[in-house]
Amino acid sequence: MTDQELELTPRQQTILRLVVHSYVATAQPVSSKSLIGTGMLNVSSATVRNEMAVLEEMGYLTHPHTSAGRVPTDKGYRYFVEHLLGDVELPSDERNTIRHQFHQAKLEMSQWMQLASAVLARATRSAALVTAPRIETPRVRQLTLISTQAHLVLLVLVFQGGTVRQRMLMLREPMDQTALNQAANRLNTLYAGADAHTIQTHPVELTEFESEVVDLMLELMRDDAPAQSEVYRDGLTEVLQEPEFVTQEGARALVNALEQPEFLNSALGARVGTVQVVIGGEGRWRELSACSAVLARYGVEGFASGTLGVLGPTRMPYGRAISAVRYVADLMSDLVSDLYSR
Amino acid sequence: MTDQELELTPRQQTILRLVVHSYVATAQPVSSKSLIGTGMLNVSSATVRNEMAVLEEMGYLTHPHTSAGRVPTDKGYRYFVEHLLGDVELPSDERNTIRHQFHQAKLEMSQWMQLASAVLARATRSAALVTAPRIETPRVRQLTLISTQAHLVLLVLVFQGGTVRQRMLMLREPMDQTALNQAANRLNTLYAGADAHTIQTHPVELTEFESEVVDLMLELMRDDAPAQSEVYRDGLTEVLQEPEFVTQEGARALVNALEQPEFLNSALGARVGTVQVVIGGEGRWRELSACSAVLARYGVEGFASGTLGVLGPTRMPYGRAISAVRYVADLMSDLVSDLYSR
DNA sequence: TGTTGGCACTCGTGTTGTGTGACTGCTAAT
DNA sequence: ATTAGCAGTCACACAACACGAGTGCCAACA
Repeated sequence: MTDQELELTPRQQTILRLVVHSYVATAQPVSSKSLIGTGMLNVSSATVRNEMAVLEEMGYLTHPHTSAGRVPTDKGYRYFVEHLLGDVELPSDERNTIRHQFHQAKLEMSQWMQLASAVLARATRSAALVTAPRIETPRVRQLTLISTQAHLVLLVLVFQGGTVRQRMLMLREPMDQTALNQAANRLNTLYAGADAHTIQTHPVELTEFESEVVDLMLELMRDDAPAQSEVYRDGLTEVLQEPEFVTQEGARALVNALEQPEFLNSALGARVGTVQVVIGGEGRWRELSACSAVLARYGVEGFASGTLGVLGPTRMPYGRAISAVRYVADLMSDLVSDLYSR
Repeated sequence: MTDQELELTPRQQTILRLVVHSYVATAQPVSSKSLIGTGMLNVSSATVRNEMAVLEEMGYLTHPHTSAGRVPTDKGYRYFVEHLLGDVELPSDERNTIRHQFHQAKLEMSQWMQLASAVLARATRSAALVTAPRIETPRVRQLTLISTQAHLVLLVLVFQGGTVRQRMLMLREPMDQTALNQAANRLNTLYAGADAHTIQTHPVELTEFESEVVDLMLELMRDDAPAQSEVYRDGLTEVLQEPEFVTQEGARALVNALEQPEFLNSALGARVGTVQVVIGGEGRWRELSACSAVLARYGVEGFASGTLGVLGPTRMPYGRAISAVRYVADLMSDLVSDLYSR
């Protein structure tokens, strides 16, 4: 790892950085000549060419074809992100704008999620994804049973922290609202503050109806398959304009990744607050080839957390993306902690 | 209108139908020769050419270029849908499969919506959209106030029919749960079964906190901007493969239309149960150029209704699309009526 | 009057050839 | 170690061309 760093001389690092910057900006292969035009290198183009050949040898750059300029490889981007980027932060005026928007919004998770995805998409010109925070071990706060029709009951379950889940329940025999209230009261006193495990390991004498309700409650507490509605997306239109997605395969890959964002799971392993960068679908996420993702978990460690991030071409402005994702994740973490913690 | 019908001789109708069928199937301009190959026409290709020229004259067909076959115009599709399609129905085995899937699903609107979009997308090979049913005049069923933190209150509002809405409320001064219960009880007895108008036109002496809650309730009852989460989508990936969307503009148009589906409003004017066909963005919906939509309102007229439909290229299998949309809309209407009606 | 065979014409598509220019890679001089 | 210079490579743009699918039209025919 450390010897890898030492492999690159300062000049090689400068060249790699310039190539990444230029290619990210223009999507055109970068020639040796154009690099000396930046004034950052006081050597001739021939020297740059030699260095580029070395960098290619080492796997940081490639050639689309013989007479073309250089393009960073995934490994090149990786090195850039790890060693050449430094600690980037969003400009303070942008931070203020974003913070202000969040304070304007209504006190509601879905609003914040939507806002977060919009902000990320605008700030990075990539597609943004935000999943709802999931409570690690949900605890019952309050159960309500509402009769809607003769044989139908609406079950509303509020968790500690304020998440609300609902489900319909079909009755074999009709019950009136007072009977429902009775059952709800009983279950509320029995299970106030309980988690699923507690409920399951403390069997209680229950009527048939009550145990049916408890089954439904447990199901709502498990519920690890987040509904489609719990993922907010934004910026697909914009990122589809990037040149890597004009081809059918490129667009398909992107849309697929966005519709079934399994790669978000790679953020689940990480700590809340740390930003992960997946470049070109390194490792497992093959469907991300030619795409990069910048992800973070947000929320309160051990209590409730969700995932957010951006998805774009490997040719991504990593500095902006990382700082934006970090900032929005921190903001969302604060909101979750304000709302949910006790 | 009727003279328009009479304008087309039976043979011209046959030719138009064959052109539409062939073009829908292959996406290739249809030549006079290929039409006589179907055996549906006992005339020579020259005669077909003459008829095609007439149909083009009348605006039902076009030419991509001189030496190419014919392609239906929007007007041609329109005529096809109105006069040549007849009453189509989904094959009964497919209907059974779909019905079965709906009965398997849990008793929950969001599940049904997701299922409906999935079914529509699979059945039509187009993109499917389903919006949540909106209650026309929501009436309060039950209000619950739950203290989550010192200064934060979760307001859960259940409407008659079983829709649940929630919002956080920030307090100036802390209140404990019993005080909240008191307020909730008072408001529940005051406003049980009331709609927004009744609440607003019957002023009552309220504490500062209570009137703040009422304001929030009214806001939740208005809430005409459906959240992003209330639209279910499916099948984007598949429809993006259609040849009309391989170009960047085509894909962009489709994705735009899908992300901001204002065209769904055109279904709002129609009666529940009738299927609308919008071809090539006729009329207002310019952003739909080269796209067609098949839409229907579902739900219970005058009480609660939503919109569903499919979006695809103008070269769409209208028969399948119309029958699938109609069938799924009827199914969803039944579910809404079972669940929500009283 | 409607239908048909035949033929000229059009025009997109695919192929080939050619020139151009932007790069690189290498070598020899500094 | 650096550099100037030069030969070599290769995508790209452009033009010329042949091919063929398909039409439009006309004259003949039922």
